[in-house]
Amino acid sequence: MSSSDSPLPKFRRRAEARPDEVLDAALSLFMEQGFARTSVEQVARRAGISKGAVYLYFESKEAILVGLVNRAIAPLSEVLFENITSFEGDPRPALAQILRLMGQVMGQQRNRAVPLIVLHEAPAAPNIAALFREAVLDRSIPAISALLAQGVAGGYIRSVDPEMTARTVIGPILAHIILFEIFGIAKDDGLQMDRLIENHITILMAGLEPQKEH
Amino acid sequence: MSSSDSPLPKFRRRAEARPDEVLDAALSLFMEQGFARTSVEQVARRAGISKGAVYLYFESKEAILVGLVNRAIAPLSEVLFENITSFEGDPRPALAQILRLMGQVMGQQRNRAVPLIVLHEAPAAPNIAALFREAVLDRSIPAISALLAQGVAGGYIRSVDPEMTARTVIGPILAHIILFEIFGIAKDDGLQMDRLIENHITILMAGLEPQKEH
DNA sequence: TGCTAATAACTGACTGGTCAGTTATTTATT
DNA sequence: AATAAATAACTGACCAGTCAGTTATTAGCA
Repeated sequence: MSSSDSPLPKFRRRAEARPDEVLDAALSLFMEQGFARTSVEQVARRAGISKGAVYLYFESKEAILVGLVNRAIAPLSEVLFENITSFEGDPRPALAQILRLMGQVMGQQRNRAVPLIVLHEAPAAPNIAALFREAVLDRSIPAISALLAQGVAGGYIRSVDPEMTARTVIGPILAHIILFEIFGIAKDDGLQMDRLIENHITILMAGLEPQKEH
Repeated sequence: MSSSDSPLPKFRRRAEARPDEVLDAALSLFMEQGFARTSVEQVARRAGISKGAVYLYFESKEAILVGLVNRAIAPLSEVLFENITSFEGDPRPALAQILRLMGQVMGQQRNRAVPLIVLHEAPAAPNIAALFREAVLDRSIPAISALLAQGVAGGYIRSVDPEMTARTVIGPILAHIILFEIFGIAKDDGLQMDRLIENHITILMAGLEPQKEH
């Protein structure tokens, strides 16, 4: 370890990349150990700075988590939800498309990480839970409910309860991820998200088939 | 506050009910604040004893949680699972029955409490997660899969993937509870477990209908 | 081009508080 | 008196957040 010829600058002035570097370090540590068991000191070390510097960019430890949630939510543009709510016609192809998209997105571990951390931290940090709920759940679930309600009204699908059916649509994905990530079920076989999605779509399409007139 | 004439004995010797009293106190506190945010001192106070006394009955704080899980699991006798795996015929009525039973059980807040605490504590305490997985998940989910596989083999239901379909069967219940308990969705309307279960059964029964020969 | 403020980036020791688990002591029971 | 049960004070470790001081970088000036 020669210390004399270190070519790396000790500081990097105008470090606008720092907050993102802190978030990267925090995400990897939170994924490994969870939020509560990770200290700010650890985050700082992994980001290559001191603990004090973290507090130059984030007000508190919780603010780091808020930053992570916001960064993860950003790409989920309004476009997706807006398009769904204005949909007309048989909702089943749209549902299948949404499910395949969800499968693709949640098939990536990095996309599962933040929701899982939020899930764990929600009871201890209600404002984090509220943030996630308002930004993700309160937009996506009503959109699916509306899509289903429109399908029922138009007679395209069986006369189901739209709100509860939204749970039947998304529930299996949530369950699959939790069983895999939290309880380690089928860890050897991998997540097999595609296998789940296609099977689920098969059952759902048939289950929503409009009833014969009796 | 006269302290001289207290007729209550300060100690209650030979308290064989103590472990259960500690578990009761711990459960109510864990439900209110979560495991991590509850101190052993608080558990002791609510149980009406001192902190030191808790350690006469439980080796560690985690041992209290293990005790809670075991106490919650005990009533889930083998009978349920054994009966399912040996079932022959159309699995759909059996599935509906299982779902209605799950709905009844998980409709009670006290039955949701321990699983939710485990869900929250699983990442920090892998042995708790493993205990719950082995005692509950590894017995119930394969039982449902076997029931479905038997139904497929006998031509009673559509030719689905039994393991993945098990997620479609139980996923919505899990999702509903999590959305309600952790993210507080539909808190005003109550849990409405029956409404979910009946709607889910409708879709599931139709979705598993055997395909027409083509 | 050098030299000298000025300032932005950063450090690490420190504080105050919490809490799991231990132990010396006290109290009740037989 | 002997013993079991329970207490309360204590220990050691951890950690979020603070702050006085240090170092790198830039700007102004000669």
